[in-house]
Amino acid sequence: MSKKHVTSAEVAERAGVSQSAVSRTFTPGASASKKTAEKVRKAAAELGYRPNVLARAMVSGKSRIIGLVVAYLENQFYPEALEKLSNELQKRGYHLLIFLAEQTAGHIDIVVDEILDYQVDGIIAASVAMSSDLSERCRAAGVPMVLFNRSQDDPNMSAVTSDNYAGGRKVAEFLLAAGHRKIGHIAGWHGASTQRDREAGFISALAEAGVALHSRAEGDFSMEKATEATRSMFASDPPEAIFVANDHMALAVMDTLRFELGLKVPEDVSVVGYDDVPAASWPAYNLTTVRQPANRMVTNTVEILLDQIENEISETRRIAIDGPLILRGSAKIPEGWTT
Amino acid sequence: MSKKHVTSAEVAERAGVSQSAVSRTFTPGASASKKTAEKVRKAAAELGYRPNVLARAMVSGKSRIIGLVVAYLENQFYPEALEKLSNELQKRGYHLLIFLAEQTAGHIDIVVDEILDYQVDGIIAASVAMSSDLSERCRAAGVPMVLFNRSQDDPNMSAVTSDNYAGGRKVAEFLLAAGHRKIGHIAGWHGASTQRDREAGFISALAEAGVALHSRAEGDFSMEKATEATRSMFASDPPEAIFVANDHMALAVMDTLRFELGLKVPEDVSVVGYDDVPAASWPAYNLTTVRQPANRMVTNTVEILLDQIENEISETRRIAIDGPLILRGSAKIPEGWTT
DNA sequence: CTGAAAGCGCTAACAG
DNA sequence: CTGTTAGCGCTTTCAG
Repeated sequence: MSKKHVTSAEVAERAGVSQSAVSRTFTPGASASKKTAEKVRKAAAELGYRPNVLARAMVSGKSRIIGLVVAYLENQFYPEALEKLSNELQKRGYHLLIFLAEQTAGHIDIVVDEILDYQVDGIIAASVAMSSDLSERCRAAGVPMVLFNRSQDDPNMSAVTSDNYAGGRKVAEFLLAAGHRKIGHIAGWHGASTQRDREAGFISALAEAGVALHSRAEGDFSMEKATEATRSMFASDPPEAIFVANDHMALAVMDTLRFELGLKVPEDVSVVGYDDVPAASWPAYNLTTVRQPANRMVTNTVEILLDQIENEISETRRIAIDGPLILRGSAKIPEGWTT
Repeated sequence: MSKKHVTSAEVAERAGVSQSAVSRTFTPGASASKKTAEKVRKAAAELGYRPNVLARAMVSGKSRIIGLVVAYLENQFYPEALEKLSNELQKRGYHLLIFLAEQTAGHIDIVVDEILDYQVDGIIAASVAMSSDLSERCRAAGVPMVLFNRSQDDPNMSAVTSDNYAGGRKVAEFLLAAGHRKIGHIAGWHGASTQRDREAGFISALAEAGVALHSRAEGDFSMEKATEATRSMFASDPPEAIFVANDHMALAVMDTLRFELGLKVPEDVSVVGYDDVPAASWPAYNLTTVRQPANRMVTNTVEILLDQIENEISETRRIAIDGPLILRGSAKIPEGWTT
């Protein structure tokens, strides 16, 4: 039924050369005379031959597969990043094997084991908390890993994020300049480095102006929780402005403010988010936010990972890319504010 | 540096058994005595051994990798489907290798070749047009393929979609019952079967009521194009109601209507979409739409594919799952309308 | 430059 | 049930 895959041996026979000659013409760095290569390519084309990546992986130790661990795709930032990552990798001859990880501690371990089973050349962990233990296991297996949009205390783990601390500061400075003093924060999951850094930057800039956080609630990076957080924050003594730890939650916050609490944004409350997901620019929200430069984050991630894979550079690198505050209509704009 | 992967031979030695004994204890259907298995598992655990999936794939011919071809992830329906697909497959011991395909004819061919190189056990093609030629190539390679959310004229290609024709009819009946007679349609990409079926069902139900389409414009499944389509449709003699071929475009249509044209939805225009993506239920849109039952579509897709892979069932199946019209606030609700 | 030969790590007959 | 023996399809020494 299924015509078996054409092998290099069959091509060799048809081309009248050895099987190794076939291998060589399809191996980038190998030496084959123009004439031989010609014959081989011709025979290969006629037979529809293509090298078996898995067999190649077995002997070379390089599978050209990158494992991607990701927790959820609901937040629009991740599909976008996934798409860019995949494209960038595809261009370089690699492909992504997807692993969805539940945020429960034990599950991640299982997932990482499964990944390793596939002899991936590298791992990208997006939005997941990696224990040092786990990263140690990957290192032992000789599989480089880079964290995407999350960093870790572990100093020998490469990570690419936006400059969350600086971003948090920008939001505070912007809100302060607009004259707000009663400022609230709706936080994401406290275990995430992104959350901690954004909030730390935010608080520090507030503090420098002698302003303390007026109110705080946790939204856990989920829309439902963010909705509840908004309700409780506005139950009494509401703030004039809120910094929501990511856009995904900020959309829910705006909806709750407008359609449940009957408040006007930004007249009654200024709202600022973080990420600049596609929906942030949709007119219905028109959300002021800090952009995470997905393109540059992806480029850097791929570069670091492939450097480790192809050039065996083991130096760990941690990159935090600065992103601009995008002015839109969900927050009062300070007079004379530039950029 | 990188501690080489532990092999079954090493485990065998430590357990004092043959290498095949090790293989057998890790192969589901194989015969190994309780005692042997015990010893092997112990040794394996101590060494941290795990079977090499790629080596297994080479000899068994089963890689436990499913290739997923997808065009874009911007439309929220796809990340959602991807997440569910991956989860379902992961449960069954398979994993998704992602391939992003540009919609240009030539690129799909390249992508399919790349997929085949990885000796995938099966292919899921989501939202991409597959030529009969291409599907023939996969069949020749013995790799089953199922189309997700797109069907094809080719009768021996399995496909899972929602019942787009019935869905289109539902929208028409609903709009008609609300008393609308000047009804417009903003279409998606004309090459997509989903578009053709939705529109055909819509038109046919309209026709049965003696109503002709009042206006039509193409949005190509993109927000930008949908925005332009809305502008041109409302430039003169605007419709009272619009059926937009998918939610992704419908969001842009609503934004254009409200924020650019200053119209009220649904007071001035009723808008109905298709898919029921997450954003459709966000209060800012509250979009009336036909739900594509992603869960059931995924379940069916996986079942069909794994049946072909594991049970060598070659019968092609085409499934169209009925989805309900979800009543929300973007369209006038007919008096006494039920479900 | 080229062919022969040796495996990569594993499963699948095949005898015992 | 278990060990031995062949390979899966390919890259990579190693001689020539």
